[in-house]
Amino acid sequence: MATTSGSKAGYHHGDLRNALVAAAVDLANEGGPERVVLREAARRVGVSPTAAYRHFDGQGDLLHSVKVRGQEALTAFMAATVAEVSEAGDPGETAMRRLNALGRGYVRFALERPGLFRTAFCRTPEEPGEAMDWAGVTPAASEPQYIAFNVLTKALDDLAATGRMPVRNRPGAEATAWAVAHGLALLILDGPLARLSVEQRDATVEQSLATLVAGLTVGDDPQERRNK
Amino acid sequence: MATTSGSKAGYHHGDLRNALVAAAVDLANEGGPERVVLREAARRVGVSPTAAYRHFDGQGDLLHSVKVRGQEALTAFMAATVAEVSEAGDPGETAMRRLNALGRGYVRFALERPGLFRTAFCRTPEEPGEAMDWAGVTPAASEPQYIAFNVLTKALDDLAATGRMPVRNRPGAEATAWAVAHGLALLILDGPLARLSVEQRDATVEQSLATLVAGLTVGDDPQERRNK
DNA sequence: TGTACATCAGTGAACGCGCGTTCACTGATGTAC
DNA sequence: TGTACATCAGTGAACGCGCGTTCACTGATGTAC
Repeated sequence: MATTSGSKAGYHHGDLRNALVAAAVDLANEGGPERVVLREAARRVGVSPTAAYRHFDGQGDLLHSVKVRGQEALTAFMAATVAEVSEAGDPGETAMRRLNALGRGYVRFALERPGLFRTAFCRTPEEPGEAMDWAGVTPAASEPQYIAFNVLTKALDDLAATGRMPVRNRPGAEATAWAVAHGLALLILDGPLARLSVEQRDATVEQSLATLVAGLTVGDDPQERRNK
Repeated sequence: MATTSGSKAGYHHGDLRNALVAAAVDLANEGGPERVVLREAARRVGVSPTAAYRHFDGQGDLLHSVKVRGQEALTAFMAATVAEVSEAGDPGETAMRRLNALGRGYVRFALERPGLFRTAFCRTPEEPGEAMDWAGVTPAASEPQYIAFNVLTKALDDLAATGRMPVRNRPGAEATAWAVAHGLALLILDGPLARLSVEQRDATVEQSLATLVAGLTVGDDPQERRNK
């Protein structure tokens, strides 16, 4: 296990596993999950297909690795997007902006890397749902969506803490926010929103996210907010 | 073209095209778009693969037919769901209930017929997006989602007409509503919501739809409503 | 009413393809002594 | 420091599979006369 990454020998690759995953991620980017083909990944790395079986159980295992990478990439992208949000004077305002930025980042990732995005949410038979529980249970840190989940949770918590969102709206808010972003992304990618112009598309995203935030913060009581 | 459907001869099938589509729809129901295999459809109908080429350009054409059928089935399901909604005293209340019912119907269809639902929204290379334009352009009646679109539009129009939804929220509201339902369906099917218990799942759907309606009707002015 | 014939809707064998996976193998690596 | 040897990480050929599609064909249908 002392094989350091980066060293390239002739016969022994040195970091074949990572190289294969990287090639497979490229494939996913090019054509989604169905393009993640073990033989092609090996071909690109310049290695026989058999070699891949030293590092993966098979094609399904490789695909799963790509899926995890995709989820991590989405997560990182969202984290970066939300980090760019400037602090507003009002913490409640900041929380709203953050939530908005998360949604925009989600959709933007999907549009910029559609193949990888689809792969991140592709069906893989083995795992009938490696998911998180909304009912107050924190997901394990090993979950790929861990960071994204935490950032989202934080933004919603802030929204509640500042009084912008009534506490009764808090539970399950993650699901709603996620659903809006996910739905937008897929409708634009493969659905009835595919033909919108860029302007219409952006406006639609903005408007949907605004409606989401409005729905979550409805019942917002300025009086109560002042008391926080 | 005088071949009436239903008549079954030995050599000449009589209604092979429909039979093949029906078999292919079954396949989609069983395993989604990637299970829609021309040879298997022919096998199930009891016909040689070659025969299919009398009625379809090829596998892609068959898949497209299944996709259209899936969209029609979803549409019909939603229409049926919304038709069950009892008239409330207040027309605004009725409109809200209808909108809710549409969302619930959408998700329920996806959960009951996941394979067909996925096929209805699967990528097919030939058509880079046979979509509808939200910017006031009515989709052609030939569009498969025609009815669903109209029912949704109607519910939203009613919501605006009764003063429940501020007029400024009206444009693009279809996209938001569709995105929430679509996102919920797919997150439950393939995403982080897959592991929820049935109770949690139903509660999540209800809550998300409630948030949607709240977001759309925010700024609702009872005074103005009374004037309508 | 009967017959010739064009047309239609199917058959069956075969093709090439690329896939995932397995087999027996071999070259490189590193450790024990 | 040198050597024997187990182990590791790759090779290359081959397998079976099911797919979409094409080919030359043939049986059934219906229409013209």
